[in-house]
Amino acid sequence: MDSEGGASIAGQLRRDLGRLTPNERRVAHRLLADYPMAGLDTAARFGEAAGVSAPTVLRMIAKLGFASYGAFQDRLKAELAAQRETPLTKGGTRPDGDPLDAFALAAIANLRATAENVPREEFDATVRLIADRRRPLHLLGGRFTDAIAAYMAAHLRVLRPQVQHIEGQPAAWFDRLLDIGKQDVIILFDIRRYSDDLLVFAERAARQGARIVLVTDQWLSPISKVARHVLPAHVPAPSVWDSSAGLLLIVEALTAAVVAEQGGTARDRLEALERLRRGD
Amino acid sequence: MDSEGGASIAGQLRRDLGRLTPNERRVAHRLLADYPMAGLDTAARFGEAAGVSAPTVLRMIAKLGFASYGAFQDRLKAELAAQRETPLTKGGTRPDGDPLDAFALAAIANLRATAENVPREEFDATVRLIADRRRPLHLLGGRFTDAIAAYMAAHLRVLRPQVQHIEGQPAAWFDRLLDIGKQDVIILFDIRRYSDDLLVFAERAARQGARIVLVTDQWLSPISKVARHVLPAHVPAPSVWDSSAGLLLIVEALTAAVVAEQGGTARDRLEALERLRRGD
DNA sequence: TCTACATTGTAACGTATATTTCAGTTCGAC
DNA sequence: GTCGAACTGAAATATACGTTACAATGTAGA
Repeated sequence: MDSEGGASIAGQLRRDLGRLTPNERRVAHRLLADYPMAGLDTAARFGEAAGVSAPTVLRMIAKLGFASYGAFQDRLKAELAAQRETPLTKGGTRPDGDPLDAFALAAIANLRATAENVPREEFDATVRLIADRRRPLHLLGGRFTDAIAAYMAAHLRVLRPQVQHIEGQPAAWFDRLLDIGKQDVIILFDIRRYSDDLLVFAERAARQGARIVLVTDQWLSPISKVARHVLPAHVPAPSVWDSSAGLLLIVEALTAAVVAEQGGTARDRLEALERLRRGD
Repeated sequence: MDSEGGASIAGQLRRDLGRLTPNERRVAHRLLADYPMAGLDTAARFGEAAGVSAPTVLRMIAKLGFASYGAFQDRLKAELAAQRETPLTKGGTRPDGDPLDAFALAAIANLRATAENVPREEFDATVRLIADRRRPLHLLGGRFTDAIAAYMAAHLRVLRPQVQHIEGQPAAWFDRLLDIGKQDVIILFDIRRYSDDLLVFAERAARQGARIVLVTDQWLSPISKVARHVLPAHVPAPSVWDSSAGLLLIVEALTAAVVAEQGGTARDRLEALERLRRGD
């Protein structure tokens, strides 16, 4: 990682230790001993922990080349964030085995992370919204995720009336806004390389009072700012594209939960549909 | 870790999400999406990132039971420090009964079984077929799986020309047969409650010499009898419907493998597309 | 011992930040 | 529709913090 003084603050610290005054060195040692947490405290408390005054801490930071204590802390946080990034299976160093296995492992990790991070309140609230048959339902997705929206729509149409998958050109979407009001529920799918068109649509729909449910990735589409409910999935995959497995998990779990919520009604509907299909 | 909302702030957040007002919930989502780094910023910047004002952040923090924003940040730092000491290895799951967890576990089992059971020769042969740009490609699925076909088509269209997703009424499918010959590749998706229409279409296409790739379930659609390559996925799920996660895994792994197979060509195409989209 | 310089903490300062107040707005219930 | 309650952000306020100036102390070399 920082075997030689360089990239990280810790490395630079070890390298520049000689240029520091005795008390500044105590600060450096304190930071290295409790890295990087000690540096996230206030300058005064950091100093106290090292047994020196705040100005000594500031002088040490300045010698490292930081313009301010804040800049120093920002850098520490950035290092922390980079380290936390994908603790498992990160950075193209795969002893490249089978692509299917590699993808399966990534997808499994995504499903785990998704199941863990979806807030149950949001999930349950969404189920109730979908199960409420009086509310018209509209589904829509981005360039790739629109297929997931179609998948969900196909299933929900079996469970309840008034399920619309909004298709076609973005310009045509807005025709739908005419009839969208407070009662309507819009389920949107939007992951990385977030769609501007979707955002505009969501904003207008929100202004008209529609309830917006957003299924997005772990970094949250900007649509989250106007969404009533947000369901985040994890999507990283060993590919040029993200994986939609987490989105699919949310969709399938939602539909299963809606069936459970509706109980006998849904099953009656399913059976009726079966009879219709068979033609008797 | 936080199998049940409690110990960590993240868990408490997910549990108390219901008590929060809409904008407070945005704050919570932002924190969960970028946990815990988002909370280490100043309240104002944290709020800005979530699209709300600083007071809303403070109110949310107060509802969590913290006396001040500083106390909240101290707690986050403490969690970070604790996590750093014990790298990973956590296995806590939610008390079962949670539909998302149940579905995730089933889907994970399906992915494992799928990765294990897909014959590598079939997978590799399919990759080569798709990567061959001279061969026109047609994709088609059943009532629910057609969305998976659309998903795959959307990705493949980026990688190569001549990718057709066959849509619309089954009667209209057969128009396509006019121009289908030995060069054409047809990728079909068909799982339980196998589609008669799809079978008929596959048989006619096979008679005209088209190469048929079938993505199906572990029990194999009857189309397997006329298919050149068969890729079986495991689909059982705790729901009235099967899960398509295994199909999605195959699709995503295939597209990733095609990109790898095509090498620089595919990446050039991707970059060219990016430029076109940006308009420069 | 004296002087020049480096080192360090105290205290004062100004700014950035958390916190509170309050008025405008939205939303749901009747 | 009308009313009341809940929600939210702008602005005002208080506080904590980083930062700076300066005096006290220590240190090295004549």
